[in-house]
Amino acid sequence: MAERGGTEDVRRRNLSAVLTAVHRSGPLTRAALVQRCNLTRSTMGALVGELADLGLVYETDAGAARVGRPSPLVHANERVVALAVNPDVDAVTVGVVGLGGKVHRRIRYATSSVPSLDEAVNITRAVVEGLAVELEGTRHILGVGLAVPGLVNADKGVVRLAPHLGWKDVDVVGPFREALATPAMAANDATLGTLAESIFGAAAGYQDALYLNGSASGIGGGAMVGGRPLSGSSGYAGEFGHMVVQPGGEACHCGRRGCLETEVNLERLLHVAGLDHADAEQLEDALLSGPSFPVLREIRRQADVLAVALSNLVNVFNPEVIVLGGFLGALFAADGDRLSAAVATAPISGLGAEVRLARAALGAELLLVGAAEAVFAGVLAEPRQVAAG
Amino acid sequence: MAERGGTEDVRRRNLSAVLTAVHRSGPLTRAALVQRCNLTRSTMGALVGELADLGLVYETDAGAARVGRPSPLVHANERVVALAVNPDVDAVTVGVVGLGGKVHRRIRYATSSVPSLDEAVNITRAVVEGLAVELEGTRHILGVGLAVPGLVNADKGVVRLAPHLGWKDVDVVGPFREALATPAMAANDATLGTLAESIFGAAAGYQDALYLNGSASGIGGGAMVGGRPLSGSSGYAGEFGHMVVQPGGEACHCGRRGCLETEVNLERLLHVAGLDHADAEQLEDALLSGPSFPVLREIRRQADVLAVALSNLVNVFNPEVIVLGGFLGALFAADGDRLSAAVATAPISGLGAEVRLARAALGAELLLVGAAEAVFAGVLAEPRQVAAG
DNA sequence: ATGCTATGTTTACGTCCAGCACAAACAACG
DNA sequence: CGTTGTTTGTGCTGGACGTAAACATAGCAT
Repeated sequence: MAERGGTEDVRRRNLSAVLTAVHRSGPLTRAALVQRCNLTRSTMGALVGELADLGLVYETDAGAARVGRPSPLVHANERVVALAVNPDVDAVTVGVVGLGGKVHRRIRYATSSVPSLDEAVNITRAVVEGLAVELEGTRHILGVGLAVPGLVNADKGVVRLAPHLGWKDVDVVGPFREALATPAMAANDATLGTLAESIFGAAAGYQDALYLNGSASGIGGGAMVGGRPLSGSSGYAGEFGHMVVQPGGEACHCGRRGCLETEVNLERLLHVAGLDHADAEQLEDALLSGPSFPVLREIRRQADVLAVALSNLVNVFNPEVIVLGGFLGALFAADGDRLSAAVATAPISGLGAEVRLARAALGAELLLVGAAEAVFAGVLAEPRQVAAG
Repeated sequence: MAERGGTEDVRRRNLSAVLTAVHRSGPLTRAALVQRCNLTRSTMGALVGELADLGLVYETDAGAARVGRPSPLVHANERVVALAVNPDVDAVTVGVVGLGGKVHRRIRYATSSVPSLDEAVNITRAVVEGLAVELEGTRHILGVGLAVPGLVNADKGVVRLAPHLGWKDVDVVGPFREALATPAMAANDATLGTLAESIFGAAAGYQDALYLNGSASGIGGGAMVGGRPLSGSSGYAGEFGHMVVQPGGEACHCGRRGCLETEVNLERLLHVAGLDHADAEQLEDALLSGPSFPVLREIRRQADVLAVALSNLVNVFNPEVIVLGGFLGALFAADGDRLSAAVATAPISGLGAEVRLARAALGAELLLVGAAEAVFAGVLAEPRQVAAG
């Protein structure tokens, strides 16, 4: 409703469309961009020229030789970067991510205890200073994106509650912005994971996707509806872990009983497998290669409970694909058929039959890519303003 | 991504913004439109002029006399109408709805048995022919919108399954289009109810809203996310009635156990109240004016179960408001505090505290307004094309 | 070497909105 | 009752932008 009406807006939208296309789909010829964006060759020439002047894209000589005039490839400039930070209970991971989605550097800074906000800021500053030489070569640092395991009000840049970090009602964006002297933004880690998987991962190309991630600290997730991330009114949407699937079940730290994450969790899997530590590969080994009967039984139990939650979500969202990450991905690898079958048959009348289940594809880079994407959203929407600043 | 780039698109968008504003918010002065749409007075003059030429709006002399040059009011032309049809188990309701949301006529054609598709088409044709004289006065019939109680693929115009009507995998749009010689579209009744409440009803002005409706045939609903209706990949989203809230509970017709609508339903309420028929007023009387102890107990039980479902939905969507319609509205009236309290405290850390519960506001006109809105969506998006056709 | 084909570039043109100056209509004030 | 001030619609000019069409270019095919 409150769209700006001017002619200026047209140019902005077109620049945005072109930049977004090369960012998401990788290098494209001008001709390909003309098709995708539904513009003429002359307009595309002007747009690519302007983006190149802004330093956001560059052109290289054509790759595939073909009949007709060779068309140079338009690349998103990977030297335009975002910093990405993921504070967690035992480490702060910092990344440098280029436009186009490439993770240039990923540094996991292990901590001896759960990091406070100040510690996270200091660690990030130290790591970034250590990369100073490397960052010299980049054209532009657009900002820093924070992927926080907890409830985050993205608009205000405030962490409402991050139980495992012990952060509560704190402004996280401010300290990072001042420490790094660059724009900062924060969002829930699972929400950003959803974004990353839907752009570069297992949900790429789908308009309606769900993402559920299982970690030691619980189950989080997010949704893409009609190609847009579901944020909710304050950015808290996607707390799938606290869907009640077993009324009167075990008490959850949220105060209710029988939440999904009290029934389906990593700890129980590790317990029956006789493992102590949450190591992804070890767990996968234990679940996949000749699991013992108790392990099998627990896998089936958790798969059945998860299936109920997934069926509910299918009934609510009618998605094209559901992506499972973390230990939920391992669970899917271990008993995917059971999960698929339950999801496909349980909801009303074949509704679920069209839903594809998939395992997350981005692995360790997931949150860095997602956090960077939150930063890139600014340039992608308004290439002129942000590149100038 | 595939937005048309032309300058023509700017005009289309501005025309759309202006028409949408007067359609949703009622008569507005040009000055008000200038503010809302963020355009200049001269541009607004051209836009209103063009919309008036197209017959979509008209101007009347100013209402409130005020300092300054009097400003005429721009009205959406209520003589531009959509037909709305709601087939149900015991009646086919046909409506004539004008731009601006006014229901000109509403005719409930009772049937002795559950109507087949052919019967529904014939009844509609007969009713519309009976209104021929009246419709002469209208400027333009834009099309017919169908609100169907069941799973509808809105893109294809196909009813996948309407259990209570006994319709299954049938093209409903085709027959209506041919019978009435006008464009036709179909959607799920609850989805359209959501649309109606979010534009003209209790959820007006909210960007993120949920709607749950309880009828004799179950519980349906829909969501508005970021101001857009949540449709899902095939248009089946919003089947809240089949969220499992009581695993191992009573069997549901969908094949699972403990679905929301097996636990929270009209029949049980009528039973404890000693009523036979599903009359809205009688039910409300029974629930509100000195209910017996068994009735009170059932109200509290259903409210508690509903609260769990609502909490889950709050965790998933983080909405601003939840609108309850049908017997759920009566339930809310009877035990609103219990419901509000449960929703506000149950989900994690005050997340739910910001959610407002409200009762549906549109009553009997709900589905007609919603179905018409689905038709109006076309003109609102592209005023030029549709008005010309 | 010549033609073919797909692509980039230049130019004239039409569309559209912003900004400015002006006119119209009414209220407030003396 | 007339003057002044305020708000709002209208006409006009200029600038920004995309389109269409003709032209230029660069490699492949024969």
